[in-house]
Amino acid sequence: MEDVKPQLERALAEAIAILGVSDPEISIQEVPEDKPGDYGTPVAFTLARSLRRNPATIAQEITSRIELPPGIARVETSGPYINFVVDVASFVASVVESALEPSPHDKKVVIEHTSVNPNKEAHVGHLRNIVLGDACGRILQADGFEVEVQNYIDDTGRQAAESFFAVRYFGKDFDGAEKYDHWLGRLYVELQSAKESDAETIEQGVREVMHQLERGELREEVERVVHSQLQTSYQLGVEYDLLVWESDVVHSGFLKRGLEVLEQSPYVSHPQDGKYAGAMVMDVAEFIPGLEESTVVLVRSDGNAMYVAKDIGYQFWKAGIFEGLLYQPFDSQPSGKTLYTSSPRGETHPSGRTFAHGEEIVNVIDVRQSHPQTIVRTALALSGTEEGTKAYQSSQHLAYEVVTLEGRPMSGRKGITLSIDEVIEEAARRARAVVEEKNPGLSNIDRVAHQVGVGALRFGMLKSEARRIIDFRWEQALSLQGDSAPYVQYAHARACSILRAAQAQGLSADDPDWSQLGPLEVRLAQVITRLPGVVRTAAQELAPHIVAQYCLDLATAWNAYYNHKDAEGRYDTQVLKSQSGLREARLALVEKVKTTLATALSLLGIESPEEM
RNA sequence: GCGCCCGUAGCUCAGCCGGAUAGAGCGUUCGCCUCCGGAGCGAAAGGUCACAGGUUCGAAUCCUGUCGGGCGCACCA
Repeated sequence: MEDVKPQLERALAEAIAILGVSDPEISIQEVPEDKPGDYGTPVAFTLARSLRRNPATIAQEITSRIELPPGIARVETSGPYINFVVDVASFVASVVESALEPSPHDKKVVIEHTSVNPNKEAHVGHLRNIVLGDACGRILQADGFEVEVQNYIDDTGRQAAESFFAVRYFGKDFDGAEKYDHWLGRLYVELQSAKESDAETIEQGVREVMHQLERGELREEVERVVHSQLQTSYQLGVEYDLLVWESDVVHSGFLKRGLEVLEQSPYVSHPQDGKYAGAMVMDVAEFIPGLEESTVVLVRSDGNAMYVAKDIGYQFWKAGIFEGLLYQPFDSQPSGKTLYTSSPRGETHPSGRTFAHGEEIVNVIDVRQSHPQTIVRTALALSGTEEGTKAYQSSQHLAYEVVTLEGRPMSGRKGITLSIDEVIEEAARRARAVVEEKNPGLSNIDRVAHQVGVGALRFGMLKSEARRIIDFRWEQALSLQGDSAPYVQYAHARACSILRAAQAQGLSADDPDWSQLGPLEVRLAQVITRLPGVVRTAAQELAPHIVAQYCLDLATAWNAYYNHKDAEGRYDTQVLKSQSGLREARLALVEKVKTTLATALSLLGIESPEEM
């Protein structure tokens, strides 16, 4: 049996057609707790206008004419609302037997996230980026897209140069006492204060290092930081398909070719005199109205390209308009999946793989970069070329708000940060303390503590909308109860526990008698069956928080079911104590709850331990 | 100044392509383990959905304006 909602829509549409209205907008919603029925619609309201009749009468009429689809027991009106009552047995059975099958789009999405400057350890601001990007990738995949995750390495930037210069300046050698990225980050911060007394020497030195970086001479050092930073991602359960190095992007000629495309645009020019003499500029006034200064510099008068210009080349490549990068394996990730990297010494199709060529492009970048992001996209559009239009249409910026620390903005420069590594460690430590208390005998306690701690962290970053500022506070971020991952994980573990007990007693979900189920099971099944719609919406809107909220809904519904009592105050949903037939049906439902919780959590990159 | 985002319970947030008495968590108060996991459940208290207009049978949701708050407006990224 297919989903009830589309079936109800169709049946309603047919009944409404008899009344002389074609193609009405019909919304089917779950009926509130204390109202009759399971699914309902306010469609009679909408019809009242065009039919110029009382909505309640219309509802009556539709109700009397409608042909009920299979699985619907009856229909009734509640004033102007039309409510349907599902047939308990067939409804729950169909929900239990349904599978979350993505409708394949046959479409590739290239999603870029993480992109931490390779000069320091990642902090909790980056945590949001990493987790958000990772969750979007998982959700898009679940919705049927082919997903390629890219991590951009800005190896020619000033920040990297400063860190590597700091090593020389202070005459340090890495002794392995701490993580390499942390060590480098500390020197970076120290260099900032050293600038106060020795600005000129430092500036000159940093420039030298920048040139070295551009020539690719410090590749090994940069790779060392990247490897170090990747350990953090792996701890979070995050992996990538490809690292793209800025130096490779430049050396592959993408910058030059991007500029060539833009040259064709009437909005791009080379002023001979005035403020922008000698530069290559673009006028975006027509596309971004209201700007005080609508001239954007693409190439400086000294001949150096702006970031915007480089990014344009990069975006073209992502869309598959340019080719020319070479690739090679970079790391074997925890799952066993090979991580590739762009490289001057690679091949075009390592192991037969093709990178980029995204039909959709998602850039996970914080909201403060919205303006430059808009300019990049606008440039693509006003190039007036087919390629530019394609790249413009296929790319979108997932702008998320920043993470503050106890109400204050983070600053890498000033060293006001909190590293992800530190937070993960503390999260696991706290989780471990609780597990030890609640479940002393647990064998793989460290692993479970990590799953719970990291789960709590990730969930905290994902449960509210991306455009919301998150103020990081330990108590909230690592909360193990309430609106949290551990709450959901606990609900999952509880279901597992029942299934384990059933197995120990030699019980299985075979031969269920669905007809013995009642409204309590229907309510739970209704929540279970929402998942496919949740995934679709979350994918369309790039909004993992929708999935997070769903996890909470399902865990809450399951916990409420589990704890339900009858009028005399006795538990009336105990699976294993139910009579035969009912017991098997409930076992099957619990099994479905378990897998649905685990699936939903996995879309957020959160693991579901069987015991905790 | 211009642009974008936000304003829902004491605090942190869902709900926002219009629909049934506005929902959670934290905190406060009261109940629930002779019962498959109490990291749980039930209940109470707590709301001019910033404000003012408008559209509509119906507005937290859409439109306009106002007031608060955040961010952005470089030959940086």
